[in-house]
Amino acid sequence: MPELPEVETIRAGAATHVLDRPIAAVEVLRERSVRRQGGGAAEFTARLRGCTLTAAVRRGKFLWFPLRGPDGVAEDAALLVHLGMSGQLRVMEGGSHPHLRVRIRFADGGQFWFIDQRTFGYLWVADLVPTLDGGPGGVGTLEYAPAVSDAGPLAQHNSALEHAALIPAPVAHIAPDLLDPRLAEPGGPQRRELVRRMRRGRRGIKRALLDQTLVSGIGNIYADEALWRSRVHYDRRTDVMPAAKAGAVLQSAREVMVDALAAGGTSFDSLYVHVNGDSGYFSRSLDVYGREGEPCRRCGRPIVREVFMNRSAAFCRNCQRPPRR
DNA sequence: AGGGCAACCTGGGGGC
DNA sequence: TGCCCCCAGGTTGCCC
Repeated sequence: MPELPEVETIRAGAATHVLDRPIAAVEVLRERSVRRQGGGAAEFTARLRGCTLTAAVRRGKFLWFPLRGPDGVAEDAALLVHLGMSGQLRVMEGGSHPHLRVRIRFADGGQFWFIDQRTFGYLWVADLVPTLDGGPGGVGTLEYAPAVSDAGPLAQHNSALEHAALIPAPVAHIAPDLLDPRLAEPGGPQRRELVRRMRRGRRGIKRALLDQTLVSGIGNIYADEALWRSRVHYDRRTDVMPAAKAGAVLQSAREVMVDALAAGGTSFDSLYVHVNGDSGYFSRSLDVYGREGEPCRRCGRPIVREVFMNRSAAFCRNCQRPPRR
């Protein structure tokens, strides 16, 4: 289910519930859910046992928890989570679930669950490395910290930046996201550099928005929502688009995600880090996604849906004029 | 180099 | 009721 706002909601919830609780045992109920771990479930469980999670950090749709070892020394590793299409993290006391894939048992008796119906998501104890992505400005190492969100309740805690210079190696190719404080400012230098990179190369705007190496966290829903808000058709080429227009799309993307985050932040309780996918903030107001045939909230024309990049694109043909082919 | 696309999975829902 | 096809919010890796 998750795009950036959902993952950030989960990050914030997890940060208040699973940190500094020693891990007593780990059960991998579906090997595929740790498929990226070289040594499989055996290595995954062995590396977690006795550790504590010291922080909850996010970049785009990736979430990770730096580890402290049984000896109290920080490991150069983190529990990395990607939720894929259907992953959930929940803080539980017990019980079971048909799609429970990994169960982490804390020494205090509590449990931390990874639930994933479609198993596109995964857990991975991955090494932390200095960030090398340079990013806009291209200065290089350490310029970009992982996205310690500016929206979560533990932002201040995290933004001690104890972990900011490190990022899981598998995430190193993922760009910062629009909640990253450096990218949050509409006219800021990082934002302008992002626009420049967006407009490099011949491709449509939606393809650029979904390119996680350009800017991360935007998925199919929020891409469509951002394009509707800024009245841009999904296939408009970025290279011939005015920079201000590309910047406006980015700003819309940030705003729609911030709105969703505001809605999502209110709906989890102490038991569930993530509510059920069909309740709570899932019902946030969307303007185009899933509204095929319903009237555009601006002009009243029906929202249409087309297949693009092997997925659906929802838009208003009147407000978002397609480019001439 | 960069775009296009199948593959990876497990359902749920609609049509017949 | 059963069956079949389409749909689903992501990423990777291979082919061109």
